[in-house]
Amino acid sequence: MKAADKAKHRTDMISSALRSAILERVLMPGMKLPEDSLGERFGVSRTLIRQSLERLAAEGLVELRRNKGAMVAKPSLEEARDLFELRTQIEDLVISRVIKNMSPELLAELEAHLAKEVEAENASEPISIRLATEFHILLAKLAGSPVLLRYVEEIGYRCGLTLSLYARPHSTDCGIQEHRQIIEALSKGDEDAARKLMRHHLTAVADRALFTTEEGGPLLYLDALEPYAKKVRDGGA
Amino acid sequence: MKAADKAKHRTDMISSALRSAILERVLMPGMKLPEDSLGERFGVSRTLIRQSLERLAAEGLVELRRNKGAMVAKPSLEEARDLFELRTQIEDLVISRVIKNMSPELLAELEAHLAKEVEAENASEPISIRLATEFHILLAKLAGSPVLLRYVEEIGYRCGLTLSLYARPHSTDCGIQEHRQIIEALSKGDEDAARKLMRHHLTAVADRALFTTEEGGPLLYLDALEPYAKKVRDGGA
DNA sequence: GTATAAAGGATTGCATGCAATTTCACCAGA
DNA sequence: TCTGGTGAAATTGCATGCAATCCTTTATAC
Repeated sequence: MKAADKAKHRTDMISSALRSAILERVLMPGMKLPEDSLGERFGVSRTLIRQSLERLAAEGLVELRRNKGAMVAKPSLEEARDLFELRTQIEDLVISRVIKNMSPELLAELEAHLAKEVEAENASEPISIRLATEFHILLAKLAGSPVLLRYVEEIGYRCGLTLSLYARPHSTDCGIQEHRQIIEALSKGDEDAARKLMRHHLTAVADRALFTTEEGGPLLYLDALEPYAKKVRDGGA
Repeated sequence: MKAADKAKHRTDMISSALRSAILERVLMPGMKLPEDSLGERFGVSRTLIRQSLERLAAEGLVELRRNKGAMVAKPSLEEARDLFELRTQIEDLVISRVIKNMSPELLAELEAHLAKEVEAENASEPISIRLATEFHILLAKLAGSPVLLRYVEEIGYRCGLTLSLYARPHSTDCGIQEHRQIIEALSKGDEDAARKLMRHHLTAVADRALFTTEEGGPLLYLDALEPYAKKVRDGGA
């Protein structure tokens, strides 16, 4: 058997592409996601699209209503609050585990990511939202618990989606600075400080997001998906 | 539109049936789960079976290896430890939320469940494992956070599966007594006590499960599934 | 002009078919 | 007997087709 059994497959690629598109606000909350059109764009049949949608639905990024098809999830403010509260508590667990595992290699990984964030600081806003989310996910990876990682991923993605609904622009600007401080506390092994910083960081993000920018109805601009779909069709990641 | 839009559908029923079968040790870890045979038994096509298996795989109860089909998951001891550790921490969150929401109605629900556990005390062991798991899930329901509920469900199920692999018989006997104490502490609003009891309860369960009863190879006794499949075919829950 | 009804189109739910991959059994050769 | 390889059977991966459901538009009645 070939060494690379970890070959990601089409369903994974499609899920990832859709997830990125959602988190980068290319697909806005409420947008319909018809199986046919998506399949056509990605160059696969409805079967695979359906699988991907189901996966995203399990993550809470997509809502799946029986006989009515899928749409990008539109979390209510209440759900959003619940999510952010849970997030602070879950990430507490991450912090204490990362501190236990701390090592120079881990530190290097964290700083490398921070560098990416800095680099993209002036890129488009959606991309920096995604990178900010991925900082938290990287942290969770370093915690060494696969299940915990999954939960942080899910919550992080959903919070990202929520931000795209309720947050005003520039909500992530100071995020980078806060990330830097967290890394510093971690490197010193100061669990309390890291925890406090993380709490502060998350509540800050949440609080910045408390305006209801009521949006338009469910639209269907799948055209914006094209670059994401192309990558998949060409076999990219 | 009919009032009951909550009509559970076949995929849900099949997933539930398989989940119960796994938790009740009817399907043992390592057993193969071929789509065809399952479809035949449940009276549906591979499509729905596949969906169900994928769902269970997302929950960690089933392992899905590419081109090689599904089998009941066989968590390693290491994963098991991780799971139990996470569980205590997650259930801490549940406790503090339940305390906030405490009310006579909630208390009644908890005691009703406890009564069921007592009643089934002398029933078959797998069923009491399932009931014990469901106690924790009920608690999580009362915590009022859908996401937290999902996590407790998943972790609970997976721990149940783990117990079926590593635990020796009678590992749940004193569980009921401990559940009773937890309810008591909750009713008094004593968060610390409840938390300690829960911790103690969970670590006790985990510690009882530290023997490696190495198992046989992957077998295929799908016949034992028959009663579960029949329920689904007849439209039961 | 509003409201209700019916028809047509669009979209999902599920089963089935075919190609690709894996598994197993069997057999040759050392 | 053990190793290695070859072919057939079993099983999954994916696409497609048909029926059922839902949505929209048009037509009809009041």
